[in-house]
Amino acid sequence: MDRLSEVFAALADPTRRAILARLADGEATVNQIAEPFPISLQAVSKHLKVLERAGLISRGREAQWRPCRLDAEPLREVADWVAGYQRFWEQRYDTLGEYLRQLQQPET
Amino acid sequence: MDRLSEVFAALADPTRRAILARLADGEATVNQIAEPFPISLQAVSKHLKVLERAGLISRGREAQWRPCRLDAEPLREVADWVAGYQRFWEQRYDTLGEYLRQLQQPET
DNA sequence: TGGTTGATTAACCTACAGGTTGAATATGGC
DNA sequence: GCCATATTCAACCTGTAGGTTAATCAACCA
Repeated sequence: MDRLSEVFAALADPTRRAILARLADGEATVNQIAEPFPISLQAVSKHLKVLERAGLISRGREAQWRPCRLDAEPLREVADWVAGYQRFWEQRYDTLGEYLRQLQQPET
Repeated sequence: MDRLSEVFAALADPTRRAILARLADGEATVNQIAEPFPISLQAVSKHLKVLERAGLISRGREAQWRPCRLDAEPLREVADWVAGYQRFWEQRYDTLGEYLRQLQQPET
């Protein structure tokens, strides 16, 4: 799977996005990360592996703890990708098509 | 599935992102969209359904054609979401943590 | 050395994603 | 009315995602 697809797939899960939000406040161990979620520690561990493979987090090794930290570089790639479509949601440009469409709409 | 997850999942496929790129150049019919891909027309039809459910495209009805057009609003939501992490890949801010980390590193 | 805590691995289950082929559903042309 | 074209629907297959429980690995503590 290509890199961007892997990143998007990693982000396509609310639990994983919540983990990233948690890590935005600073490093955390697996137990700390898992605490607010109603799923097993093992399931969280799997989510972390997905995030790690996507390059979104990296993990240290401190005694028996594995502190996780956010790695935002892939998010920059997402931002770059989506920026290529920015003109489609910013209405400031006027195309002929837009003009004609407005003509067709009687003042609603 | 929540909206943002659905959008990310839709984007987590290179074929679907290529379809969006195609539609950025203007409307297209299903056959026109499917033409460059080595998969069946039905598979493309499924991809279009995924994109439509995510709100990324909308479809008209013109005789027996179903012209697809890009609908970028969900991409704006993606941009908004990822913007919340912008500070993590832009090095311009200096947090205390950054400062301490720099102190710990002898000039490498 | 043996128990406790933190985290991963393994085996398993269910659901769904993405592809296929074949049939069905519009719509326009003759 | 009939045929061709455009598209979707239905049934099926295979792989993988996300969850579970049980077992294992690693590091500290007493």
